[in-house]
Amino acid sequence: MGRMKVLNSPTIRRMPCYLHQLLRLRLEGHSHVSTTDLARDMDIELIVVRKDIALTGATGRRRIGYEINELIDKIKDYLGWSEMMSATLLGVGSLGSAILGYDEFNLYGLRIESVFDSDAEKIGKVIRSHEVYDISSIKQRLGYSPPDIAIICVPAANAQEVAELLVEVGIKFIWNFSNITLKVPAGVVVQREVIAGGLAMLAVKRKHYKCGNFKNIE
Amino acid sequence: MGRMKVLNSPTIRRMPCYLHQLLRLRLEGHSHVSTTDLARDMDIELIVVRKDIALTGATGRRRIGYEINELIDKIKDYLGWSEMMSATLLGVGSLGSAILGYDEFNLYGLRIESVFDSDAEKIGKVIRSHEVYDISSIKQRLGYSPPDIAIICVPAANAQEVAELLVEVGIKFIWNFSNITLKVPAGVVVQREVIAGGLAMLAVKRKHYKCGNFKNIE
DNA sequence: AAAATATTAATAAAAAAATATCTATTTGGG
DNA sequence: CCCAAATAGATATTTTTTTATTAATATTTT
Repeated sequence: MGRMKVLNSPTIRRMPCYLHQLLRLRLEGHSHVSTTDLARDMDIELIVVRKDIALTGATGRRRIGYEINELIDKIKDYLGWSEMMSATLLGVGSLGSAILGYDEFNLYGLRIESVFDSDAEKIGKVIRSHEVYDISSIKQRLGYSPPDIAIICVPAANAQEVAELLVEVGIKFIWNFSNITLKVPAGVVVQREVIAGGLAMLAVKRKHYKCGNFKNIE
Repeated sequence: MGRMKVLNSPTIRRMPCYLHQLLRLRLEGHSHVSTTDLARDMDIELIVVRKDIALTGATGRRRIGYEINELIDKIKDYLGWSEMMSATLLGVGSLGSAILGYDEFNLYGLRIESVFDSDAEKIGKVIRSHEVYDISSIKQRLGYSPPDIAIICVPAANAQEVAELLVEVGIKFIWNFSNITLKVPAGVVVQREVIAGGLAMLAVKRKHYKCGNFKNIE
């Protein structure tokens, strides 16, 4: 058995894709799915799918595949999405409100419970059924029992000060969409989302394509 | 010399971060930077920074570091961002308009030249200084000379049909923000952006944190 | 001018992830 | 009931990515 492997980044990042596909299959009335089908439908190598699913601890039946409901539960367990995570959102610009409007987060165990901004134009308004609070009231509003995670969607120029407020409030997990490296004390975990990363991948693939080097594409 | 390593995904995804930091340093008036400083400021392991930068072909001076301008150019070359990429955006919902409003893409060599949607409410309107065209006019508008890449921000239910339109128009590179696996012919490259992937990472780290297993966090 | 130091750069090792191979077993069809 | 096909599951190999070590060298300090 050996030491169980627990944190495999590429696998973890693929998990939401499996989850999404499984939810869709369930909605379509399927009860079971084989890794063969998943691999084909999702355009992921069969062996990768097998390995990923094995990590969740789900067991399948030969010639039948995996029970979709069980697999969904196993993946959610693996990701820690079985129980709800509470969240606060900082900054309701265009990206912030896009995230606020992303219904699927509910399926992923994320519940955005409060929304803050510093723009007087926005404070007090209701955006996507969330009242926007003044960022300066954050300590008073969240200090007594901070949410599980915070989502930073403020402009780069304000992100560090917002992060410091969050630390003061007692938040330990920050999902950072701003384009800077946040300085936080030890014990606070920041997950930085670099949207441009995907563009970089696409651009490099395109560059190689243009150079006639197909070998390394995809 | 051996075969030059060309496509290293994690490195490519880190490149925009370096670029961002370098642009900031330049704006602050710096002319040189050492990997030591970059590593500290960006919270990336020193050796990772060194390896990444070595891949771009930039050369630095001992005790001085790298010339920022040269390093920026080298990174842009490496990513194929030296010359502009033209793009079309499909779907101006909240995510689509967030992307449309993301000024920094200009720095990354991306120019969104046209915007399409199928919602009659949006067609003809001007969103972030882009007129929204009817998706059904895409072939007529782009067919004669398709842009370099397409950015799909339509709901999952419409993503596949939009992708098929894009293929017809002759687009070869698709940046897919919809949450499904697109089926495209060989020769068309799809880069799928899974926003929930970052949430998955954060959730898993949190799960381990709660279990007192700090070893695998960051 | 010599010594100390910060830094690049090259090489080597380890760890992580992807890929390949093989085996065993269940199921459906004959 | 037996056979063949499909597929889970285990093991092994290769590739990729990260981390460590060492050497060289330009700059600063003494």
